[in-house]
Amino acid sequence: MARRKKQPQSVHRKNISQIAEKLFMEKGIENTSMNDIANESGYSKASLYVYFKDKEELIAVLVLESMEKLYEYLSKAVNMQGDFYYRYLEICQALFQYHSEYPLYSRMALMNINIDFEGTDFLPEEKDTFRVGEKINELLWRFFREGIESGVLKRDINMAQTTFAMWGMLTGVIQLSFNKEEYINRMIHMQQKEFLDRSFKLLYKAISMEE
Amino acid sequence: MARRKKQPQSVHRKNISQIAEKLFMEKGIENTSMNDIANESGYSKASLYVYFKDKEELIAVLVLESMEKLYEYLSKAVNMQGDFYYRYLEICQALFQYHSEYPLYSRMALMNINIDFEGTDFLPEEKDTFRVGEKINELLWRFFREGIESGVLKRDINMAQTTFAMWGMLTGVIQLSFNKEEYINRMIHMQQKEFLDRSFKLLYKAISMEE
Amino acid sequence: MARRKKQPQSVHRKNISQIAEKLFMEKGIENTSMNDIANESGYSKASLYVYFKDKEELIAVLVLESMEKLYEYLSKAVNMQGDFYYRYLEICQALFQYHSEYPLYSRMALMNINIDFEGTDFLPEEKDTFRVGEKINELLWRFFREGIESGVLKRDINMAQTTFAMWGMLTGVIQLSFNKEEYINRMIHMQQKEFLDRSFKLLYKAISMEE
Amino acid sequence: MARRKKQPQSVHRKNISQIAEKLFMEKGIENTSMNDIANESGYSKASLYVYFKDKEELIAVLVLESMEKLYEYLSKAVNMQGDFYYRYLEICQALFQYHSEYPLYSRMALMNINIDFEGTDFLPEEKDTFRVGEKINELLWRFFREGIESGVLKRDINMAQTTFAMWGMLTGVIQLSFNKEEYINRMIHMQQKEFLDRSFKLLYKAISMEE
DNA sequence: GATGAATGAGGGTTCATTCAT
DNA sequence: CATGAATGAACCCTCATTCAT
Repeated sequence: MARRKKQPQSVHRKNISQIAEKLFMEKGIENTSMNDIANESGYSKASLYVYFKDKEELIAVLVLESMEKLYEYLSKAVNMQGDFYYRYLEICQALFQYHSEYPLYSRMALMNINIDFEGTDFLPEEKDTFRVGEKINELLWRFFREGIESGVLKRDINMAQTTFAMWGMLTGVIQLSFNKEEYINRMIHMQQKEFLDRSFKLLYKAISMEE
Repeated sequence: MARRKKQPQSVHRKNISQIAEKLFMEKGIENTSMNDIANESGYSKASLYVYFKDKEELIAVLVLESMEKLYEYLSKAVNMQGDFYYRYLEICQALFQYHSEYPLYSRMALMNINIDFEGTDFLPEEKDTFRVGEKINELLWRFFREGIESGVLKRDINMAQTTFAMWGMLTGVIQLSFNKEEYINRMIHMQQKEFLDRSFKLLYKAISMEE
Repeated sequence: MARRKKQPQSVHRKNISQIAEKLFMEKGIENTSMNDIANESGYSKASLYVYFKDKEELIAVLVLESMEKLYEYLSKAVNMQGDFYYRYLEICQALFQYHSEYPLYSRMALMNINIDFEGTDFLPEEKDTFRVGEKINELLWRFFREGIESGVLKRDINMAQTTFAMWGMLTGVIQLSFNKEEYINRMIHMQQKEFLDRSFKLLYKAISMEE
Repeated sequence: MARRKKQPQSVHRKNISQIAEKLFMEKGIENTSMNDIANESGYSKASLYVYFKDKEELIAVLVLESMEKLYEYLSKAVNMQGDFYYRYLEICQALFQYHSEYPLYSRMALMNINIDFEGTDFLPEEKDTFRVGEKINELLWRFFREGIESGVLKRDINMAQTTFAMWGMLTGVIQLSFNKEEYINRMIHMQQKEFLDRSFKLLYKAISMEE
């Protein structure tokens, strides 16, 4: 009879990181102990350290995963069929989806997008996160260039700067819409979705040719 | 000779909260222990608890202070002499100054801006923070209304929604400019200041009448 | 105009000890801090230490006071008009009253009743407590002697031993009746009072001549 | 050679609880810190919390153990060969032995004997303690019923009430004999043992038929 | 490879007490 | 005399991490 093949490392890492993610979402990263993760995942506390160097690495992996998802979402949006404006809105939606699915890491991921990793004290996952960040950059870059070349966007914009600024602004308004959802309902009399749609449109005016 | 005046409570609170702020900046709030604050400030750990109910209150005080500064900055900007656009840029500068001086609390303060404080379990400082947040809201509201009424801004904008969206976007781009300062230098070949100035201008186009 | 006479020490001690007693009753001795006593009494924390050497002395005073009350109750009972049995029951009632009024100290007082105070490390109050204890002893002693001489009690009892044994037993059953009041209601279907009356009578049979 | 068997949990719990017991005896429960227990037991403070949820559980375990011992002693006494009186004295001895071995918990155990444990916030050990208390109740109940039915005890006694009263009285006199051992020697000229024997006999007269 | 067992280091908080004024 | 101010010492408890097996 064939010996049952032991699960490879990667399966255990996946098992653990999924549980960790669940717990991080529920209770926050700081308030989730390795103990909690061990209990919930069925692995022993010591085993966690077999598969992950430490808690930090576990987090880094989750951040990386979220980053990869973000790339996937954005990539899909950019490559969609449709005119520029349509795809712009799809990109906004992608960002929105990312923030709703990974509220915890959005901040960390975005911070790590472009770390200067000369240093030696970076986890491999952190470097990978950076690389994915770069890919995202390029993606958006290309998108905006296309906008200019096709005459939809103003000619005079500095592409790199605009891309980055848009990124910051979109991220900011989306985050705000999550943090203050209730306030928006009460004071602006809008659902989060409507608020964001209008905000996305507002921002589009800043870059488009149309008056 | 006059008897040496005892330092009033408030002086000690100031001493302590300043040290706390310094440490929070350096190591993060979670990683700064009351022990650290005691050692650094020269007060005994027990004394800390004479002047602050607990760590939470200490933080709340710092957040409140930062909020009050923000209000001060914005108020000054709004009430400046100059045309609408000039004052808009001043507001952006005010936000920038706030973020550079209170990077830690910017997030917390902004989160607490509009908490629904029916609950009874809020520290006085938290309620005050909320109130200052409301005052800031009104301030910006009035500013934008003025812009519309004077014909500088588009007539069709929803004021509340626009105010809020602008707020989120400005905050987002400023935060990004701090988190990725070095990246901006390297990849966009700009100083943070220049990057932000351009971003502020970019955003202005979204709301102004001019083409 | 006459200068207002300062209150003498004893008044302050009384003020403080009364508040302390109240708090001790409400929250237990261990859970009442000197801070609590200061706040509630209107004296400053430091002033507490002007009037009492330390928390221990404050407790000792309360214990002494309770002891003196007990002596008063017992003395009244013993000196009442009525036959021996009647006065026996009065003594039991006195003990009961004491336990209901001073549940906290009953234990401490009773423990200190006969400390061997050769030692030098006793508070004056503790020595006084001892002395009152001795007076109580004599009181009961005399009572039982009277019972024997009047032919109501068995002749063969060792007076000292019986007195002491009675003391322990009465104390025990009374304490039990307080600790397990609810249980007595539920399982024995009696009110505390009835339970104790019957117990007092039961015990009386052990010493009386009657069959 | 056999692999050395790891010590099972229970051994560590035993080690720790024994040290704790020793320290509790010496310095009192409140005055014994987890630190003390750690130092004395050779375990690290953190390890204590591996084996016991918290200090409360440690205490509850000790109380339960003492209760179980008490049940064991009483059970043995009740089931002894011999007439009723003889077994009565054995029961008294059992109580005495219990108090000498577990002076600290006697009070706590006895308090918990009949808690109304509808509540959900009881430790398993506390519930168990309750259950053992119930078993003790039944044991004594049966013993007294036997006494009545065999004509040794008065017919007119209320069994439940008498059992409980006896319990309180015996406990009271035994506790007194420990607290005041020296005083008894000096003033009554008796050893503790003799004092108790006489007291047990005295109490017996209260319930027996004999004149 | 997997883990039960163990822990050092530190967390926030409280308290009885002292002392300069 | 009275006290505001200050604190050392302790408290219970938690956590990420290690290591022998």
